[in-house]
Amino acid sequence: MSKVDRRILKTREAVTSAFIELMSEKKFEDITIQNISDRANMNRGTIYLHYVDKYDLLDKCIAAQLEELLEVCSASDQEQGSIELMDSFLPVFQYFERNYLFYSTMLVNQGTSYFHERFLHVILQGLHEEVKIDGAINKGLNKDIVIPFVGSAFVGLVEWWIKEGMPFPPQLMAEHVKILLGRHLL
Amino acid sequence: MSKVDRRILKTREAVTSAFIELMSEKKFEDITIQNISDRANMNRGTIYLHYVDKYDLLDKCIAAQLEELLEVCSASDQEQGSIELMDSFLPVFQYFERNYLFYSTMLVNQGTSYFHERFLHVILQGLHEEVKIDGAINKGLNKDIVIPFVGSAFVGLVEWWIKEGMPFPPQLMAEHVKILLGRHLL
DNA sequence: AAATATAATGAACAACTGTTGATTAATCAA
DNA sequence: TTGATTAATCAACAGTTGTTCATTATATTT
Repeated sequence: MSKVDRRILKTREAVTSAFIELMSEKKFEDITIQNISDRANMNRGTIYLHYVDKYDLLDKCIAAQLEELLEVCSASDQEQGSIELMDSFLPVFQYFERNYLFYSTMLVNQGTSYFHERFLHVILQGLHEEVKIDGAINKGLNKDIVIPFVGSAFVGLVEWWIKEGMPFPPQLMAEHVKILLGRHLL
Repeated sequence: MSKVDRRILKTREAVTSAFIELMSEKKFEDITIQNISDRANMNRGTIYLHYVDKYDLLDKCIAAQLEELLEVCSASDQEQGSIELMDSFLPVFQYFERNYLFYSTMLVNQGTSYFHERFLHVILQGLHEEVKIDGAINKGLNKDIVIPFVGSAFVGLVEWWIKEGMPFPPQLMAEHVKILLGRHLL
């Protein structure tokens, strides 16, 4: 695990912040690599040294931000001795509320699909340990079918909430999710 | 409501079939308008007379196909005197099974997001009449929160099913959806 | 069948893309 | 501090994009 060259960090920082700036000024489809390199004061070709294209840049921006979410979750897991899944939703909604500016600007047009894929993947992994088929609720059902159903529900609700401008407070959202998801777990 | 010029229909037919052909041969991101116009034997500029760009073309292809789904649903609704929502899922899965080739080729990369948005919109509209708050199940819950939760669950499950190559028969899928959705309706 | 309307063509345009190879400059390790 | 490493720059490239305008071809209407 060797140290990363400072120039690389500096370049990526400049690119992403220039990109996020531009995202708040115009539509994603209208942003060009040219624009970004101009704003970041660097050669256009340099961006291609780090990102395949602007879609890759968008994807990596969202992925990097979502890693923060994972840290938030694992931190709140450690606080409570045993993992109480149903109570861990409030921190998630609070996290998105704190980072509203970022996600609301990134979740437009193409942005949605990259967020969706990344976020859903994280949720589906977590659900594999939570969905029980031998319990009373899901007896006779196929776990492979229940998981994408439940996972998509949660991810879709969060997407809706962000896109609508967070019309309800995190507490209310968390309470609803606790009830709605509770109908499929245990 | 005047008749549509035959040239328009001919052009759109040629463009979309050339596009669908190319989609089965290479990745969406590698397909150019040039490619499509070459394959369709027409001037490149002609395509821009009908579509904004290749994303718009992809979107319109999926939207046109999804209209067929709506016809299928409304047809099965008319058969049964009263609309029995819970039994109308089988035709949906059967429809996607019939059109597997189309959807599996279109639901790659960018395709997912256009399918997702269109399909979700249709489902959400339908759910407004089905989700009851005054019933026993959802008492005290907010309808605006329940609907995107339930709708995303269904859409996400269908997406998963198509992308995984339809690993289960429509019957099994419909039965599961009947149970899983039933936990939130009535 | 002729007149009218309009869709498709072809050519040209500036701008952006993604890639290359040679050069310069910054960073790291000894 | 020096030398080796490697990131960033610069210029050039062919190819694509989206747009335009005059021209040609094809439908529709009367």
